[in-house]
Amino acid sequence: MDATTEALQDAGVDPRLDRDTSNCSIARTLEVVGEKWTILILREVWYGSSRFSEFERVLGCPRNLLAARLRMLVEEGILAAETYKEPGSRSRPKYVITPKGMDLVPAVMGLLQWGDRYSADPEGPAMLSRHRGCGAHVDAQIRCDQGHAVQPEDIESIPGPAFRLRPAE
Amino acid sequence: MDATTEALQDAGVDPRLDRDTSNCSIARTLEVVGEKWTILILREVWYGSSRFSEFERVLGCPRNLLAARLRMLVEEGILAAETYKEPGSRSRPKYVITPKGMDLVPAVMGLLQWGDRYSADPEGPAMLSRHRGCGAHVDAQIRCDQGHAVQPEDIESIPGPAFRLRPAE
DNA sequence: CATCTGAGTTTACTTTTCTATACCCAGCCA
DNA sequence: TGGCTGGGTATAGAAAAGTAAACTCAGATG
Repeated sequence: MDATTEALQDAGVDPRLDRDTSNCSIARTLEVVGEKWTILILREVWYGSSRFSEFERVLGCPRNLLAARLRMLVEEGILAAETYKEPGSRSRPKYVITPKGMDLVPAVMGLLQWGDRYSADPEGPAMLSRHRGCGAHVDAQIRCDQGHAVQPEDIESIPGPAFRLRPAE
Repeated sequence: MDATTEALQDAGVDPRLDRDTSNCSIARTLEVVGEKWTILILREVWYGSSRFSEFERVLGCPRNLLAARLRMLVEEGILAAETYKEPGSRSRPKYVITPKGMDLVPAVMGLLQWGDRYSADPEGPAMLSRHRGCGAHVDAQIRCDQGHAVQPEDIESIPGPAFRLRPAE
């Protein structure tokens, strides 16, 4: 143990327990997609919906929340608002996913897969995901930059460049 | 288009918009881990906390909510309650992660990684994840059973064995 | 026997989030 | 001109979450 760590411990400060947890990528992601309906809206976008009325019909979620979530997702750059025009109707907005939104796919695949394993119906999942092209089943997995498949228990978490202690009260 | 699909469409029923979305693995997973604090508690378990007082100190979350979430996580089999004994103190409960809880790691790695990419501090993330053993950085990625790395846009979602339409009102 | 500690429970109050329903508005159409 | 449709707002009430402090309980210590 180095001198700094020792001095901290003498002061009752423990890096693990007294770190600044607001400065955490998980917490920040949850601030964006952690509200009710948000991830379910994204799921519907992946499954092919793009219009306000489609989201409302398939999700059955309150209209004001739907409007608020869509507005937030556009502000965050996860969805982009474009316009569409049905013949005989005026132009209306539709919502399409951006690359930033696509980058949420691994996280949502992880949630999907856990539900498939632990709470699917006896006959199996309601939806299947396969690789367009080879047709094989896809899933989220953890790999290291050396290309090894990594078991969850073999992940080591260490303080990174922006590690901070919580400001003392 | 087959005759059944055609008949459904004539009745104004669209499998994509009128499917039973409560029968969805993503929604079911969110019912378990979608409440505030739940994923943050699991994060702390991965980072090495196990005691009530540790969670309270590092999360700063209300004690009644912490107690409720811990109870729920144990009921769901994501954490298991064991006992520990400090010398000179009586036995007290501690919370350890189960294999079912470990299976949430890919989902949480996905959230972590998205936050690292889009909302980390300029100098980098607060925590780094590396492969114990080779030391290389780890991340969540999508692969198919043929071993191909899969881009999000190459995932095809198709109805599975438990696909159901929403019951008509 | 009184006191301390960790792990809660209970109660009371405030704030935020969610739900339900009603209402509004622009443009197309008869 | 009046109704229809898609995409919203507005508002009111219910539920959940957050805050704060008091209380409990069992066993170890003085």
